[in-house]
Amino acid sequence: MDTIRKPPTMADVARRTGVSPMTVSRAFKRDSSVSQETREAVLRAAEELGYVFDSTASNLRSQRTDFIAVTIPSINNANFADTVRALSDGVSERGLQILLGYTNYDVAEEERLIEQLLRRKPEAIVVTGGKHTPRARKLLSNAGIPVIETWDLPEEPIGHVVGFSNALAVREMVDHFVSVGYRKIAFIGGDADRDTRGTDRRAGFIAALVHHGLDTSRLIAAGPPPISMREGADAMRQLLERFPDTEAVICVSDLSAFGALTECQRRGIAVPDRIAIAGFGDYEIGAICVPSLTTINAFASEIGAKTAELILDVLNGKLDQPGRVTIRPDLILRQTSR
Amino acid sequence: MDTIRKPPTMADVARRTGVSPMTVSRAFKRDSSVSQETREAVLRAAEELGYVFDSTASNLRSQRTDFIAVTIPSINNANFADTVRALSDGVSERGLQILLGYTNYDVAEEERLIEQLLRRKPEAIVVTGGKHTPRARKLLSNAGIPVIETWDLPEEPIGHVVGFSNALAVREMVDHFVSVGYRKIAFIGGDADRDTRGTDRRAGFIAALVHHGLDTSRLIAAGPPPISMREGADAMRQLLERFPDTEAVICVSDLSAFGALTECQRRGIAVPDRIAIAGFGDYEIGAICVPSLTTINAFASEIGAKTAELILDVLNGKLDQPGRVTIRPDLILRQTSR
DNA sequence: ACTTGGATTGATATCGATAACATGGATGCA
DNA sequence: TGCATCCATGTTATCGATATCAATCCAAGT
Repeated sequence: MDTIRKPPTMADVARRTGVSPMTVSRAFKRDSSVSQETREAVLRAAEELGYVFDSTASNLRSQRTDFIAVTIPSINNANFADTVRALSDGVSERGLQILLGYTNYDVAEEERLIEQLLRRKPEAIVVTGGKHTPRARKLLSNAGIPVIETWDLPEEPIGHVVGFSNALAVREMVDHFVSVGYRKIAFIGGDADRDTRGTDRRAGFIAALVHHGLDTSRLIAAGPPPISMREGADAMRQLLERFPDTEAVICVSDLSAFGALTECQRRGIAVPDRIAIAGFGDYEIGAICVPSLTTINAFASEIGAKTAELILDVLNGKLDQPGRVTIRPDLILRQTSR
Repeated sequence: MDTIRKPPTMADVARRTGVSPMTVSRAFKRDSSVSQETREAVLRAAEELGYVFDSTASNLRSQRTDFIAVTIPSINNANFADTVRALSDGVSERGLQILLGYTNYDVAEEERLIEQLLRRKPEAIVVTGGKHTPRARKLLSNAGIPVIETWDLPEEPIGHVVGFSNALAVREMVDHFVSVGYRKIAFIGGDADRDTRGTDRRAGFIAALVHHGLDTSRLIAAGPPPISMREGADAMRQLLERFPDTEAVICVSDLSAFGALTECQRRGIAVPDRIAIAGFGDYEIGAICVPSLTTINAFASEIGAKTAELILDVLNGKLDQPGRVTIRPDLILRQTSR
């Protein structure tokens, strides 16, 4: 009797309960009109049969998947993870599920990923950043679903935006550093053509220095992203060799800033007395390391939460204009700077 | 002329190309038999029409979704992120996509999540850990797809396993600590009933101490998971108050170990001279912090890679027995211990 | 010339839930 | 009592790609 029997369908559940398949379908929905006892009978029969709702059929017929597609540069980044978690929590109460993909900081890869994700017919798509290939832009524009660009303030948004100006945020940090007396200020970041947010931050750094009439040559490129702790340490080593009189350094993220800090510790260089360090992103490590890290809070979770709100509003028809949520990053001054 | 026209289907592409829908379908597959020129014509027409392949229909008819469902406790954990990334990379070459959900270290939440994921009809499901609710076990057993439990060695596996013994790994660390002369050894971890891997690690810790005839009372519970840096620092504070003569402490993860280390630094307690510290998981931070962290490498990426291999083998019919891949964690001895 | 076989393409039915419309019975109100 | 409503449920057709079977054509082998 080891016949491979096909898994039960709604029709099977309907037969067992003595109702129509349509009633079974309704019983599995939240707010549809089925009597309490019918619903319980249906669910009991389903449980007894081991029935598992088949959303592939539901998706096709109802033209809804309850997916929210999301692209992030890296799955290993705590900032983006925070955003995704808040986004996921925000939309899950409406039964929406995150379909996540990572681009590895590569716009060509992003294009492929976006195409893949759109085939799954998500209800909306959230992308990290505002720089895309022309084809990716076209795919997003024509997708017929809400598009939300995050972690950036694109000049020509495709649809909605929940983000902040990376350049401006760093600029404010430079302004602060200058105001407390630092003059020889360096920047540690990745290659120009990969990490677009990192590039924006560097642009803000340079613009600020120019504005203050300071030397803009202290730029250390730490290679292709992700720029993490190891790269930060390596970059600090380079910085100390090439510009030993540097007074302060701003890093593209807290991770690289922490790496830079450890390099100073290994070399017995006093932070912040000999050199000040600032990071970006307010990662957990920055608050707890010794000395604690001056940084910029970009409100990663809030980006996710606001994006979720925006998506729900759009899907509820409460918003027909492109939404624009601007986050205002905060300077967090701690022990690695005066 | 602002009529809302429905998005084009394969039938539209077929009409435009002058072939049958079936041929269009074939043109969109990798290895199906279509002539080169037909395929190009089809793809050109599709591009001109802005056609986007609709996988909801494909999923239903072909009974394949190309999803691999994955549950992890937290999306913000670098270890699990490493596993997921390696898994994703491993299966993506076969066109398989990860459908990710997180359980927040809660088996009831895991049950809900597993049910949600199974409705999407994945080709296989990967779960983190070997402890589940009875209903979750039943759902997984009856799903009719490969089930892979990871990051653990369950006594009664549901299907396949790619993992290691958390207890044994910590036991080896204790053995090492005893061999170099530590006697008063403490453990910092989470609450017993949430983080099952953390609980296993603590069990291994206690078993090892018992084996060596040492005091097992130095246990600090840092609250519900995730146990991160802040919790590690708080726990170290408690430990120093309650057991000031402790010689060494093993933490449930590198993050809590780093937090504990920073607490020592803030208090001017010498590590490792006054107290030794060990972590778990070989996170990036452990290799780069000063002093660097003694830890256990659980090979998170390898778990993902092996899981991917196993899934591909099963889906290719190359494996009909339940697979059992045992990872052997490595002790990594660094500066926070002698 | 005839068979065989591979390559390419087409016709038809189908995957399983549900949108849209229809129906019967109960309830409310004048 | 009569008519409008609402609630619970049923009927039918359908979402869009593709599994399956069938047909055509051309080259190769005998």
